[in-house]
Amino acid sequence: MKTGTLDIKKVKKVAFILKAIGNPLRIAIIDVLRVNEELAVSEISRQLEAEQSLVSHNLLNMKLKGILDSRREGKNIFYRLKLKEVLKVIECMENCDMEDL
Amino acid sequence: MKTGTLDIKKVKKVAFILKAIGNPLRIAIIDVLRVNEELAVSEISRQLEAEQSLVSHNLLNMKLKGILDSRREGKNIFYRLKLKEVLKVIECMENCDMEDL
DNA sequence: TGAATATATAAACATATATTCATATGTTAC
DNA sequence: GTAACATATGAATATATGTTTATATATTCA
Repeated sequence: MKTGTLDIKKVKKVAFILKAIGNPLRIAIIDVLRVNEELAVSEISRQLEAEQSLVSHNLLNMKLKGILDSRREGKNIFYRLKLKEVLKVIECMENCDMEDL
Repeated sequence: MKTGTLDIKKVKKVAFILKAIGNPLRIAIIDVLRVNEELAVSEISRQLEAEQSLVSHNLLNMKLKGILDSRREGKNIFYRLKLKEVLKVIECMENCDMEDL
């Protein structure tokens, strides 16, 4: 594959990130971390009413990709947004009118 | 699943669109359509050095989702960006420093 | 009509992703 | 030490996605 104005590395990087956050639960996680700065897994799980394990999988997934960061404090592990740009991305998309499929 | 500040519909919509464009070839397609306004399938295929069929699949995919639009002119079918917001999304992501995986 | 061109479609396949469940690990308090 | 809690991990599974190949459809032009 060739590319146009963006070089191939940038194309891949952009695709990588968008794919990484392109999932309802992960968008919701990012959204609660927009408001709360830092949250424990159990707290995210509780707020989103999603299984602990599922939340954990997705948190680790995004951490691995550099989107989130975490630190332990006692029994809890607190996650926070690392790649703040994803907030802008979500804001960009919030108000566009799509024919709902 | 519950959600935070965004309602569940918006969360799903945002995820839907980001997932839809989160692929290197599709980012590259959007990128050439940023510069060219309107392009035939064969021209996109040629510029990106990607198989006609693969390009066609991805164009139709994005058209179905409301991201692109197309019109026929003789033997050619010209595609164009419909959901311009995706350009902003890509721009948002262009310059963030990710630890490359 | 038939040849040439452009695009779409469908089948087949490999690979990736989302989700659940059960279990392991790490931490605190007793 | 053990109990209780928080989180991670791994297996298993269903489903979705990306890609190729071959073929069908539409259009133009001779």
